[in-house]
Amino acid sequence: MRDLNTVFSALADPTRRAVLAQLASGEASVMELAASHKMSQPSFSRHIHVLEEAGLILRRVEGTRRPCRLAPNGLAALEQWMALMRRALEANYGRLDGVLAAMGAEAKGNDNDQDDT
Amino acid sequence: MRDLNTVFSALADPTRRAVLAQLASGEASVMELAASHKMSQPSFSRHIHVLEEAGLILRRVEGTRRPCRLAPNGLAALEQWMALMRRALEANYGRLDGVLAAMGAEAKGNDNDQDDT
DNA sequence: CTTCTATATAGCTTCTGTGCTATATAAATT
DNA sequence: AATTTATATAGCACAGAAGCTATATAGAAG
Repeated sequence: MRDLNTVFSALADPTRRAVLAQLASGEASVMELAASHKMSQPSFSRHIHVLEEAGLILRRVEGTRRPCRLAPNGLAALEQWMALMRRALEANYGRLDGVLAAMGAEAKGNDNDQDDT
Repeated sequence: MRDLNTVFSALADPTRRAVLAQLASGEASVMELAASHKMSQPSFSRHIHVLEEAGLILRRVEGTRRPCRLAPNGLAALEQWMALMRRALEANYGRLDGVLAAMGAEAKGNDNDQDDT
């Protein structure tokens, strides 16, 4: 759980998430992927490299092409982290119920309960 | 699903993920949270602000303190995105089986099958 | 009303990321 | 061998992140 930095920052870019989405429909070469993006080839190449470094995609060498596909376990660290957070959230909820019950009508100032989806 | 940028970049920082982990054990004020981090108060304050902006934490006003807690739906967008990716990955696997079968022994050059966990 | 405590804002510096153009490499094609 | 195609690397410019110190604000406490 040490490359969460890399994974999260890789995913923090819309171009890169778009590439992952494209790869969801299967393997594609860099040029094929780049076609949908209004960006220079070198810049795009960089994005691909970042995704690869983050372990989110895999590549083969096929002549002059480098077909990319989703890395099967690319999101493993992320999944693990999410699971932890989910559990924490649930625990918090459980506790919150208890706290609310215990507090009764004391209600000091804790009423800003936005839920911003 | 438009603030994924914000959420992912908020999570791309270890200090901020640590704060979320701290909040997993329940509400805490900024100073309480800051105690575990070797960083100036203003810098830390900034991190808290980023988490709030990303919708990952909620805060109350309690006198001079601003207790923070995990936002119940803070990870909703993330969960949704993950669900999509999971499905894509599964689909890819299914397809891969099919493709491999269909290709038979045609095997052009696609044999570097690293799985880098 | 002065002071202390908790937190925020301003302003600055430094580092990193992203994009671009120009160029390199390497396989495919002619 | 020369050219074209796919991709990578170098080097630069600019925008934004993250850290710091100094200062502001706003309740609490005296």
